[in-house]
Amino acid sequence: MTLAYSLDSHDAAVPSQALVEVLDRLGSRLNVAKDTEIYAQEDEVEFLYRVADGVVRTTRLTCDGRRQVGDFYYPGDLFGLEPGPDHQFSAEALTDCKVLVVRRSVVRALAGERELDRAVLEATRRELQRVQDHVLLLGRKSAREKVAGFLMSLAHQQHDNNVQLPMGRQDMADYLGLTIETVSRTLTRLQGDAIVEFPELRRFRVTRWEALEDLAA
Amino acid sequence: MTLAYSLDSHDAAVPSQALVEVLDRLGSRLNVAKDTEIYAQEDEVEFLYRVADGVVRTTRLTCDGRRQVGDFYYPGDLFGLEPGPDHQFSAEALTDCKVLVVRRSVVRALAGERELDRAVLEATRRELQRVQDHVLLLGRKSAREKVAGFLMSLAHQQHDNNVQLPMGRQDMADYLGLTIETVSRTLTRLQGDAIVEFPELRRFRVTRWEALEDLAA
DNA sequence: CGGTTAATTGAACGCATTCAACACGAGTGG
DNA sequence: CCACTCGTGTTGAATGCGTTCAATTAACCG
Repeated sequence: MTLAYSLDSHDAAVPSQALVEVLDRLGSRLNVAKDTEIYAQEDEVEFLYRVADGVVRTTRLTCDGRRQVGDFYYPGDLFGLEPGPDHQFSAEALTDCKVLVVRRSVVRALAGERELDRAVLEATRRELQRVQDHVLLLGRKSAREKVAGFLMSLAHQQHDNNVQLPMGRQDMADYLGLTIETVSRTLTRLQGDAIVEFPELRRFRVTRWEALEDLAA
Repeated sequence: MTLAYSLDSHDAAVPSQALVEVLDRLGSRLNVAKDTEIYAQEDEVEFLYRVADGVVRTTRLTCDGRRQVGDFYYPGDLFGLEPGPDHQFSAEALTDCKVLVVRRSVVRALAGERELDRAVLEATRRELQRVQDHVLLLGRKSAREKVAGFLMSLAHQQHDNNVQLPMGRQDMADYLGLTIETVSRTLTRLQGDAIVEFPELRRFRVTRWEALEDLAA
């Protein structure tokens, strides 16, 4: 198959091979400590990143200090793929991280290789899809549905039914467009309804999948 | 400048030349009557579209009937650029429309032309940007701010200060994640505060830009 | 341990929703 | 020209969901 645009292929959240290779071969390995900024909002867009280990979150701050979390990125995910000349989001390490970084100019220098073109577009399109889902979540869902949907998506990507939450409640809240209190209350209520259980603060198990799916809708 | 990826160029909402050309030369001209569906949610992604005249909206329906408007597309805008194999949104003509359509396979056949590769990526990235802004709007803004922001963006793209609203209140509501009543009330309040005025139902003038900007924040 | 941060819980408030009534305009037919 | 209707927008009153502010508890780490 020799598609120039991957208008037909749609796999999981793993970037396609060509870009991964470039990052692996030409990228720098970066160790980033928890809560350290990787790039800042308003920074010039200069690099491409891939999570090798740990979790990264992107956030956006309004002038009056309200925070919106853009997304969370897990090992294998590309990030920093922003449209503009300047970053709209900042990226921070949620946990201690290993990150692969490559200058965009390097990617550009290799451009024209069909596979690589495809890979950048592919990654961008995947990003678009994630953001579109986020829009639906924010626009038309109740707190209960938002939280349920969030837990669902986590449970899906970790195939184990002993899911760990890498992020704190505040990050969940800022991702879901809620307050930390509402998230907390909603979680306890979901436990009360025996839909999930939290043996630890940052680890949960789904006890009634159907009920959770219904809510996540 | 021989960029393969337009990592550096960032203009307005107009698609870059190569794609426009393909659509103009190889696309079919479609006349679509108001409120007619152009493609449906769940349809296979098969075409690329460009608005020649009129306004198009994309919407998404949850299983239980809640509606989220994805975006509005104006003359010159590309749409139908969705990541998945199936459409997540449906597209409908908001007004009577003229739309240019081209099969993606045609675009694919022409792929490899550097300019065209660039154009598809460019368009996708622009789309991403729009959606990201939408996320911030939905996640962290009050009704007043949402409506103000929406009016602002309309006023910006029509350089006249006699802006026309192509969409009804319900569409605004579903775009902003509000109810029609809240939109209506908010509009009257904005008028009461002498920030905008509505000589007609679907036409407004900004009377106090600073105040509107403050709100849109 | 104490000290600190993160998470939970409670009570009161407020913004947006809900449900219902009303206004307005456009189109139709008497 | 008016009466009628239908769609769309506005307005009102009551409700409720999520927020806010404050206090408490739980987890973490020296």
